[in-house]
Amino acid sequence: MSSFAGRMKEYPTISLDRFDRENLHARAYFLSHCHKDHMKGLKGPILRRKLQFSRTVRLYCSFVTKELLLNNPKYAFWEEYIVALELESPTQISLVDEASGEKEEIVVTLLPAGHCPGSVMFLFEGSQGNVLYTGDFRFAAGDVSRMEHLHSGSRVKDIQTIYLDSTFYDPRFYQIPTREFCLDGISELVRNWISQSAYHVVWLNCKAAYGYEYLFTNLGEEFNTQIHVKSLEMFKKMPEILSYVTTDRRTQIHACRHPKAEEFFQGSRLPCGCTASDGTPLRIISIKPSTMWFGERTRKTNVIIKTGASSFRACFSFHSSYLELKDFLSYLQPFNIYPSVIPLGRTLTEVTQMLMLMCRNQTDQAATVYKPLGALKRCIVKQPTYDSDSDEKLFDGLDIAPVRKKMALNQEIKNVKALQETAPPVPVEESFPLTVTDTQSVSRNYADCTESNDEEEEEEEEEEDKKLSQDEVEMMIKEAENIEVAGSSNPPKWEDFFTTETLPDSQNSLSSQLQSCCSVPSPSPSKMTGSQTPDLFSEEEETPDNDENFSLTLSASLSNHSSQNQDSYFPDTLILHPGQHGDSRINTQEKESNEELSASQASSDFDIPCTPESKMPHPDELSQLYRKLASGEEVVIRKGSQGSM
DNA sequence: GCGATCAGCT
DNA sequence: CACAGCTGATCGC
Repeated sequence: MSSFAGRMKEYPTISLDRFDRENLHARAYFLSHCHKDHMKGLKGPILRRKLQFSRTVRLYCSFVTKELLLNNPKYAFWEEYIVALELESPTQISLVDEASGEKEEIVVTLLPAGHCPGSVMFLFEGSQGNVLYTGDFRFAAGDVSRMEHLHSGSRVKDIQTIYLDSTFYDPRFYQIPTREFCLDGISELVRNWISQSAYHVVWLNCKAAYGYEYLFTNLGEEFNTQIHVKSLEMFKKMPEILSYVTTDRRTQIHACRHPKAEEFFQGSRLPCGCTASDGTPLRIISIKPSTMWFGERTRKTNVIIKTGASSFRACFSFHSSYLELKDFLSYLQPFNIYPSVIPLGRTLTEVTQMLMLMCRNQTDQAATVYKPLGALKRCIVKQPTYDSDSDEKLFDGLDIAPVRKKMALNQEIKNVKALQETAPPVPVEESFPLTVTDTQSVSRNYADCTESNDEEEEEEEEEEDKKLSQDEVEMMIKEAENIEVAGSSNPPKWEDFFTTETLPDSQNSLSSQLQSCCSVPSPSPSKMTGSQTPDLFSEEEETPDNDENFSLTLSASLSNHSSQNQDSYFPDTLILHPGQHGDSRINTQEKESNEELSASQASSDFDIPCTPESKMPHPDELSQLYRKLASGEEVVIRKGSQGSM
């Protein structure tokens, strides 16, 4: 969940994804996507009244976000104040102070973020430099290199600061299987179930949030059917989604919801109550999309996990993995990175420290790595980039300083490491007191802001950061080592985590052809299988290395409590084999490659446009890049595809 | 009665 | 497997 407080240090007169408290005074608003945790205050009466008296304040978002927002009556009053912007179309906006008439010009460009329908990043270009606010996003490795508006000619634009969706910026979330790969696993499971009879139905146990439409459209396309959902209203102007969803319950794939859906399912009922017309009981499996990650050292192999006799979890992520974020950041090399999310179990300090490694002047900092500890501490205090006067309260109750400002902490950790841990790690609270006493000027500018609340929150956060114990610092060191290990030897690759399956049929050759032309973005999720194919399915209790055979024997012993589950719907001998549906996949691929994609781009936002002069980085190049970044070397980019240091 | 916040649940 | 949001209890205005 985003804890971004709404304003960016560089352009403090605009607010993004937060609409309460000090954001009430913004000259312009931006909404990256239509998820509630990015809409706080958006229906507040104070803001509503302000709009009625304003002639210039507007809310900027994508067309799809506008449509989804206005579909909810609680936000309908925004209609006359929303300005929908085309994707990838730089737009100049005048930021006017209505009291003084003072004006600032800024150029904003919306970039598709791949998080949910309508989701965008905002690229701001103005007097304070280029700033990228990512909102929530999922980019695959290499996607960033195909974003035309992050380039100027053949060079990467100079990005001052990135406000980053850091949901999975943690080595625990090292890898998450690609969208296409997860979709393949889900398709496989669905196919094997619904092909058994017309009474075999699938319930996609999706949460009440936008973002699963990608799953619906792809399954709808693949099985030439529609997915049952509660309402079509919000998609009424989005034909490419609308054509794959229905309110007609007579379909084999459901994504309907009900407060007691889980109970219903245990009683062999769908959330919508649908039954077969002839009275034959439906045979239901549930598939719950969940984020599964593959840690650096954990060897997992499956994107489908069986959690009960007829229950499955399927890998599905709206956010970039650690590795994908590193790819993104190492390509753009901003000077500053602010995390907008602190992963569960992490502290701000930890995340900040890890993000430091990805900042552009990391190489300059590396020069002092081997200085003695004492001298280093003085360096910290005199960090030229540490500007305590300019601190702002960018996050709820958090004093988020620029990542660059805290690089010295990283130096200390490296230093400790260099001393081979003979000296005890420097306690963080000594070298970096995360005090907030000089950071409240912004809040105090506004009467609406409740200072007491702020201080309470800040104290809590301060307390949290002070809890960073010696043990935790050591843990951070180990993680820093992990990063360097990954760079100095061979970084783990996708294939390392998954079994390579050699298939006898034509599927393999098609796959390798698809992979060989991966420098061109696929018009829609490509159906890559074959040599990259891992086990798509597993039972929860499987042994880690139980991946030698794609066949699956499902034991009835897994049956649990429910009456439905006592009757295991998967026979023991059911074989799930990717080769059995090769033909249908080939057809799908051919059909998709011939389709125009402009329509689907409008609301799916999962297609990254092609930049003619860029190409997808080769894994070897990435590997080299990571190695250099980790060792603090200057990164020289080949063929002018990236800006200079 | 409304909104904010939190625990609990998925 | 940890995202996003609902429900219900509680509190304050």
